[in-house]
Amino acid sequence: MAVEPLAVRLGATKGSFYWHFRSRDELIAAALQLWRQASTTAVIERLEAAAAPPEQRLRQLITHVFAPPARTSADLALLADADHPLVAPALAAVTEQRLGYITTLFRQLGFPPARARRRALLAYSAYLGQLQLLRSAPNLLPKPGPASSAYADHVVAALLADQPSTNAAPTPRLTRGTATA
Amino acid sequence: MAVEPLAVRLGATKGSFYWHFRSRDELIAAALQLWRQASTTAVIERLEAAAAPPEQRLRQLITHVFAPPARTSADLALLADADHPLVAPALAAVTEQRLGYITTLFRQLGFPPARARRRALLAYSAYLGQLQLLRSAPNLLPKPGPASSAYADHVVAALLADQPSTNAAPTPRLTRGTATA
DNA sequence: CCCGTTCCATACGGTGCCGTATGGTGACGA
DNA sequence: TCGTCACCATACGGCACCGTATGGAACGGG
Repeated sequence: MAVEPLAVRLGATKGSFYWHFRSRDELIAAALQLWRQASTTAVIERLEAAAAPPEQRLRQLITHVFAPPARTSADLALLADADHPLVAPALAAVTEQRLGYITTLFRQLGFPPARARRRALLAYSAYLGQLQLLRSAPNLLPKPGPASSAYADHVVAALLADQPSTNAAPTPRLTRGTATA
Repeated sequence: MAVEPLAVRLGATKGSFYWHFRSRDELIAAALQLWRQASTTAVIERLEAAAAPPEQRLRQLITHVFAPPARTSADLALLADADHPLVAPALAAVTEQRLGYITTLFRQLGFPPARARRRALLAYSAYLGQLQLLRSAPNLLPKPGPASSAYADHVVAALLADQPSTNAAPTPRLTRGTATA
């Protein structure tokens, strides 16, 4: 975000901007804090306020993300500048916060810590990837409607599945003859 | 990628650069084509050359990505600039190519088209998200070693699971009383 | 009525990058 | 030996942006 274009978009000039903020970085820092509050803390608090069972909370989170109207452009913009010295710590903080929350949800569902963690990681990875697809190839995603709902259903099913065969056959490593198919 | 910094990193100057390339965009276009070839076409061809069953190919793809040594910085850089007029089409092309290939793998595993597509979408989303985490919060990912392998196993299990209850109970929509837990 | 404070605009210097113009150097064949 | 050509450097103009300096306009209180 550059301040000169921002100023003209607001019908103002740099002069006025630099009266409200000492520097561009100060604006960025303020915006980052706002973003963290609105996009993470507030969401978690809202989910916690509703006294729903953890599975339903997870479903809400997932379907909310994988069904159409995604207003998550901020996440995308920040992921794109993940290396910026001001963005990096903020991004790390919300990632940790979100991952932590998802992990506790899975723990409340009865998964032991390590497994809950793995599931949370996969779930959040899927969310991040969905964001990228939304921007770089939206036409490849299911269109809003029944296809989109079916996809969301598939995602929650895959993430919440009991996965009985997890340590039944510990993954044939690279060069082996054939697989279970 | 800027050409002046690039030139100094090569111990050269802009003058010589503009002798080899007509413009900066020409370099970018060439790099994009190279990237697509090396990161997508070549990978698919290599997987197809080995006469392995589709499940094993999928496992190789997944474990290759979700186990440590990921040399995928190019993907990340391009995802970050997904809106660039030259990057966008290239990104869309490889996304379509990769998604298409993963979909055919799931089809070869016996999934009907719509389901294969959904699974491919989830798998590729997970990959993209993994990339983002690798950059923005690598310390939250399982460290290279047994934890990382366990995570990779979990991912392949989740993505390849038979998921018997897919259309058994079609997802309780938002405000319902309780869930199956 | 005048002064200070708030808020905004204009104007300027500085920086990093793009792309071009132009000159220089070495190799190589006529 | 001399041109020619591939290859590279220097130098310049231009642009977009950052940040500062400075000058108002509006307004309220002494």
